[in-house]
Amino acid sequence: MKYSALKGVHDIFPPDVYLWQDVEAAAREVFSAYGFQEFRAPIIESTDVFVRSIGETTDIVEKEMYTFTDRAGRSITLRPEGTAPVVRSYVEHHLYHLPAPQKFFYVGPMFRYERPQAGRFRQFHQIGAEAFGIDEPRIDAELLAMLRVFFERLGLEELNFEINSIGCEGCRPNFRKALRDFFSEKLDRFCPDCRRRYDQNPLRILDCKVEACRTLRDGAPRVTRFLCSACAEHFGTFQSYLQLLAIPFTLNPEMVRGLDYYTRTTFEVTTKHLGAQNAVAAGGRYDRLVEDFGGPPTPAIGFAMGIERIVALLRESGTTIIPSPVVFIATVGEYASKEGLAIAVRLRGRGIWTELGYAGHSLKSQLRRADRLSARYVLIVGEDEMRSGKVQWKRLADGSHGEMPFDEVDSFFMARAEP
RNA sequence: GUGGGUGUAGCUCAAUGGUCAGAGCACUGGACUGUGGCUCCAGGUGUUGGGGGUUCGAGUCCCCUCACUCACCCCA
Repeated sequence: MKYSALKGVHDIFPPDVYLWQDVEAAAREVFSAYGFQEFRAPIIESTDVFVRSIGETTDIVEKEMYTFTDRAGRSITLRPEGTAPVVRSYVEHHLYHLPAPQKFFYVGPMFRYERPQAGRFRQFHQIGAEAFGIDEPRIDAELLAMLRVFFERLGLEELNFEINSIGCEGCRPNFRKALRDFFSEKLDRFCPDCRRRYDQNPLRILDCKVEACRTLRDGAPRVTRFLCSACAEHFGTFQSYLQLLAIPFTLNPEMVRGLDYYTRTTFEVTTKHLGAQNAVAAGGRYDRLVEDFGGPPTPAIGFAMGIERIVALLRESGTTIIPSPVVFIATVGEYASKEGLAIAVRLRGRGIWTELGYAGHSLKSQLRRADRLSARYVLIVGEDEMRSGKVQWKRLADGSHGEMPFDEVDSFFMARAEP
């Protein structure tokens, strides 16, 4: 084979593509009801947009970005995530002048140069949502409510909502210091990665999956105890809203996000059904980011979902979506097959999905194909019908059948196009 | 970047180092001259991922390589 898709990227075609469409349609429906409007940002940005927001020492920036130099010598990066471009655009177009809150959602591909595995690809697709201008924790709860409705609409169950607060610029240094103090004396027993994390970002040690590190961090300080009073109150109110809305959640004080711009509320939607990559959606507050991009102080919160992972869950739950034609026209003889083509083009012009049998194949094989396609009706146009001026129709589900004059075909199916 | 697993027909998979590499699904035709699903019969398709080696003989054993895949790492 001469050509194949690049490592970590995938072609998407039926029947999977129908699951994709369903996921995207569910997001548009549900998010619209919550007042989120679609936002289409470019797929390429200045490399700086990502380096400064995601964080210079994060894995994404250090070793996962698709970065290249364009013909004018600029450093360009294919977006590895969706929030930074939206924030860049929000600031660039002064959208903060519009009445708050501004709520946006986006759908599209992201790119990270990683070793592919289950649920992890080099080109993957996210649906994200961002809400600007609201500090109140009510919006945090609304986002989770929206996520819950979205997953219900798709029929997905057994999802866990995990929440945490990682505090603000004010209270996080205290926590970081407390962590270092706690880990310092037994640092040599941690894995090499954790020893590196100790210097760079000790919060990440909490997220290590190595068993030894898990036990070593028993009794480690909890971030929630180091929140300043404002952050603590914010987090408490957030939880009370979740209770009010009857959204079940679990507190996960060890949940640490991989992007540096997060503040206060963070959350993840996880599943047990996806192997190692168990997060289907994740997000949090980034109250400083708009300012970092040169805008006015603007609190904000958002999340992103992985479409591939959601589709994988749908597939695993046995969900299949296979659309089928309304009409299948089987013809016998050359004269009739021309008439069949004319009827098909007319019905299609009215928006009715119509398939044609292969001219020259036996009637039996044409009907068999109609059955395989799960066509709702078959029209039979043969030499007898051409003589009598009437076509036969048959409904495959129950075998009922009849005949009608040629000129009644359109109205017959217009009346029956909906299931 | 590091480890493990797997590569055989369009798809899912068989084949102790030994004849011409086989099944099921799918596709077409027929049994049933123009009426689907069920059943039966018939029809053809392979650089066994690629390259090298061992052997009288390799899909099978060894080496290299490529691809896919799972996990670590990281994350959606």
